[in-house]
Amino acid sequence: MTEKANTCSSKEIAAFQGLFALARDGRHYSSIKVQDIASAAGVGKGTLYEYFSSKEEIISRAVFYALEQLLGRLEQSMQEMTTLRCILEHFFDGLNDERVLPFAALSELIASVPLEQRKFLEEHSPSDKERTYRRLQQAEQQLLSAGRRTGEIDPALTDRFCEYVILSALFGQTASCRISRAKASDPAQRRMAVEMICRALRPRDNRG
Amino acid sequence: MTEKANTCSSKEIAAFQGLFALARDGRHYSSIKVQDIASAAGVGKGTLYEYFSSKEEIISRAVFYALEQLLGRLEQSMQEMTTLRCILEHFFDGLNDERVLPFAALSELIASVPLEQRKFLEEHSPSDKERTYRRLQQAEQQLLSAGRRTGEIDPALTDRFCEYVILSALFGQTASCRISRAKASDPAQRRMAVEMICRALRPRDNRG
Amino acid sequence: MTEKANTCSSKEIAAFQGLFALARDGRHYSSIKVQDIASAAGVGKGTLYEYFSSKEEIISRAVFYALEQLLGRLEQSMQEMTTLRCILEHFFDGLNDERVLPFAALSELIASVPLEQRKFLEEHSPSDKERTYRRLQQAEQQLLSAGRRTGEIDPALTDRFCEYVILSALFGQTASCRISRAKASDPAQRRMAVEMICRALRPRDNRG
Amino acid sequence: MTEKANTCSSKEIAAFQGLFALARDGRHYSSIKVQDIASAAGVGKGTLYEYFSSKEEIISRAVFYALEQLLGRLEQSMQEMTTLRCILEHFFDGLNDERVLPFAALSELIASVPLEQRKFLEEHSPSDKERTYRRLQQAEQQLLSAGRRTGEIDPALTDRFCEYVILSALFGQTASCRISRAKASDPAQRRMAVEMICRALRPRDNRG
DNA sequence: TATGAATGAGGGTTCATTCAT
DNA sequence: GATGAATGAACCCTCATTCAT
Repeated sequence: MTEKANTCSSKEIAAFQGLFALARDGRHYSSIKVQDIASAAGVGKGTLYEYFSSKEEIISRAVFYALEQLLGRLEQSMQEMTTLRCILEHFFDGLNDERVLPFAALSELIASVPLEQRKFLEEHSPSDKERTYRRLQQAEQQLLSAGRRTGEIDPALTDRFCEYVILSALFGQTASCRISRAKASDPAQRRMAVEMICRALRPRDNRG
Repeated sequence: MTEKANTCSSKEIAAFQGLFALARDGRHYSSIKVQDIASAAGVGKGTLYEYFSSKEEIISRAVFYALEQLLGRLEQSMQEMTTLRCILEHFFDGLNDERVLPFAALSELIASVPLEQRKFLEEHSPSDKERTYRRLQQAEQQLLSAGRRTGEIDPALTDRFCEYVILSALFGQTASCRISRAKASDPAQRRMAVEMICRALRPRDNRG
Repeated sequence: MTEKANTCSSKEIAAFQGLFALARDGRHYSSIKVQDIASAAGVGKGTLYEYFSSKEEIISRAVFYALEQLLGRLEQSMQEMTTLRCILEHFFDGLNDERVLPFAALSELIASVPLEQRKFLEEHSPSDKERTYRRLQQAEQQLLSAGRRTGEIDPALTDRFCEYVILSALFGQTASCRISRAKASDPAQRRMAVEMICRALRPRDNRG
Repeated sequence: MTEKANTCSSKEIAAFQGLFALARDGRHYSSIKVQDIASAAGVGKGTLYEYFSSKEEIISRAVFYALEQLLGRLEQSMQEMTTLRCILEHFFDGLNDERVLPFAALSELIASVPLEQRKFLEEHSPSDKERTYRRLQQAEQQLLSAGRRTGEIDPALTDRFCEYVILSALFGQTASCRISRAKASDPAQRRMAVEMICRALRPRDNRG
């Protein structure tokens, strides 16, 4: 399609995966050195600078890359499933495959990228950013439509509140893992996230 | 009073408040320098090292300090209120007073403290940590008891799930603000947090 | 007087002298590391950055500092002496004292500072630059006046040509040392410079 | 011809010319990257290493190449002209053709090559060096002979002083351009160089 | 006690050099 | 032979920490 601009060279993807692996191991942005990323990606430190202009850009691009991966996963879930709960379950189950969807890594990364940095992230490739955000909002709308169609979402709830619940579930998961020391890859964690979303959004007399 | 260990000198509190002010301004842990904390606290850089052994300790102690403040606030809310919703509303409303309860700052700080660092945080004053965690769990138990007593919490829900929901609400708030660019101090944000918790925990036929 | 702005802290002067020492040893700008300057100045590397914002600034400021020193020396020579030859001899003799007048170092430095860099040098503190340049031109005018008054300078010669001769003598000295491997501190070198200037500028029937 | 050792492959000459072009643009040695030379020469970066063992060698050989070119030019001038002034004028005029005789570039290069480097330059191909230096001295002797024969050079002057004057004129030109921001290719600059040499070397009663 | 000038270990980045294609 | 992607040593600069005042 026209999304070709989003394709990354194999070296870039190696860098992203290396970064995700580090993030998955609980390494924090501020403690990740360029040398670490290079080692994790299996390339020389200098090689990274052939593909990225700075450490900052590596992180920024990796965040967007992961987000795109996640969106792809979510869109696929929405094509195959019809109910909100099934979509979410399918989506979260897919997060198991760390190679494809390093969600914990993304969440960790986004949490760890300083605010000041995010400015750069936004300025860096505004068109990429815009495209991703649009895709994100479309997916959200589609998800809420599905939930409302099946009666899983209380019609009285605003889009904003629904969004708030979903984001809290996604990122709260990371927080929860931190406090209670559970592994983000623990299926129980993901089940709780789905459950929380469904319960919080369900109509008052929801029986399901 | 065996809690004496918890009292802090005015200089220490100045350091904490300075750090909270920085965190509230959106400054990220990794971009906060010791000089920044000293300036924000209105003391010399060297003075900080009279009270703390390292930057790491400043952050760690500040996190615990903020947590203790929050717990005090929550305990107070639970004494004055009876229903889960009222307790939460009272608690979250108190978060307005940034001087007393820099919640956004805490959330931001905890999110920004690297995992590796948290090890230090745990090893540093294990007794302090234990005491705070015990107090945290007591408060949680008390909160859930209140909710179950009033029928606001579905009896079928496990403690673990309830905790998950509350943590997601607390920390998801930060995430939500980041994504949707809302201000954490926005009352609407806090209302949504309370609403989400209540809806997610309510029994299936909950009418309130 | 009002020239107070030009005073430098002792650490700054130490840095300049360290740099001059390195330049005097024949070290070239591009091979001088910040660590070298720090070592030569007898301070820590980090200390330099308390007084200068970059290596670039160290060099720039050092060049101007040396230029000011030289100008002071020249102005003094012009007060004490009357004939062009005597002024030049007195001036060049003073260049012996490397601590006070590191001329070879200046010449070497100016030669070694890349053109691109000189842009910075000019943009950095334009007022300092302007003041120094004005002082330089005044000294030149005074020198030429002296030479013309005493008949040592051919009245037919333009200011521009006179300037060209003097600059060639000053900087050619460095070049000459490089090619013939003489030491810049060799008195014979300085005698030749004076001789060359006087001969090139003298009237056609000059007998002196 | 026993001078066969001096012939360079087309790729080598391309590298030299590329370097000269960069130097002519005012680029300084320390800011010229191997990639720049390769680009300016129109070859791949790796290709340079087929013909030179290091960046250092490229510079060294280029300096000698330019020197040889200049010497050829000077020898030709001495064959066609008889008076010192005519030789110099003819010689300097030829410097206009930047392709053949990039004098400004040479001067700039020699000035910019660090002393440490010059050691390498001397050790690198001692035989080449010796041959060039001998040729240089022969040319100098021939030039001085011409000047003395025509009475343009004061018989009292030593060879060393004459050499000093000529070198100062050559390299002072570069210095002069730097200070007064004139272009080295400006004919006025070259006229002043000839004038300075002739005036400085002329006998006391010289009328020409 | 309070300070900030001094420090140097460590990080991000550059670029000369290599080598598989 | 010609190339440029990959490399890592080495540099400039930052900033947590120390210590003389």
